Amino acid sequence: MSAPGDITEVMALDRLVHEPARLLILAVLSGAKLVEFGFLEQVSGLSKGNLSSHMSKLEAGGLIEVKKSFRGKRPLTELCITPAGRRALANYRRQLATVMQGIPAPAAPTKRRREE
Amino acid sequence: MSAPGDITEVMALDRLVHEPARLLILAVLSGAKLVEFGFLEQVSGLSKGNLSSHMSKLEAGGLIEVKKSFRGKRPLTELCITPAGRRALANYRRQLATVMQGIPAPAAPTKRRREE
DNA sequence: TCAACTAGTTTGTAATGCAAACCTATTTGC
DNA sequence: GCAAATAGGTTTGCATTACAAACTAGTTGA
Repeated sequence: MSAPGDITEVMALDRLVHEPARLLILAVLSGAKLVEFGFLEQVSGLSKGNLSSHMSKLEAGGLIEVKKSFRGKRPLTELCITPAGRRALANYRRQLATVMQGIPAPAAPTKRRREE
Repeated sequence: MSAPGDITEVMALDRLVHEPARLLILAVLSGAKLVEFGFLEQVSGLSKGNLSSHMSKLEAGGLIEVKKSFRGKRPLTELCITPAGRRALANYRRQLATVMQGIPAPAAPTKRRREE
């Protein structure tokens, strides 16, 4: 289908997953059954608003499920990744591996450290 | 600085490089001294307009250099990656490697394909 | 001459990422 | 008891973006 390390594969990356904020969310979710909104907010450093909107997009895409309930008397939003979400993440990871083969590693990680 | 495979590193990805179209351009450029606009257009599958604007952004960011000349009587635009571009690409690659460690590989790529 | 092609650039637009402002309910200070 | 602060999010507004359609400028073919 594609040559090993075919860099053009990069164009097929799932944009829903490719966005750093959402990739982070998915990665965190993939390591737990259920994650609280507030926890994600802290881990990710995203603002509530930003997190909320990324959450909605992932939910709309079927990659995560959002459960709303109450802890005591306060609202509590929890997220979990769906099977489709896991597949999307695994697939993204695969594509990323392919893409990385298409990006040349620096010839020699020489001792000189570049300043930019 | 960051734990091995720290997934929050994903938030530090260089957006100029992270965009698939531009990553593709950079990857192609990294493997040649000089690449023609038309060649990139075909390899990437990008429209001329899209390619042109990504090219401008990469140039504005100092990651590539654009040389305009003539071949016979027709205009010819050629691109080449700059040292800064190479560094940015190498750095991106490094970060990507870190990020990938934070994305769990599917436990076992079992033979059964599930649908939900 | 004029249509069609080459080689790109500019323009228009829909979608995106982001945070400020907002909303609703609870808790705390006095 | 009630104003202010806090918790837990959502909605709105905005600046940026990716993308292709339309355009520009020159060239070749008939």
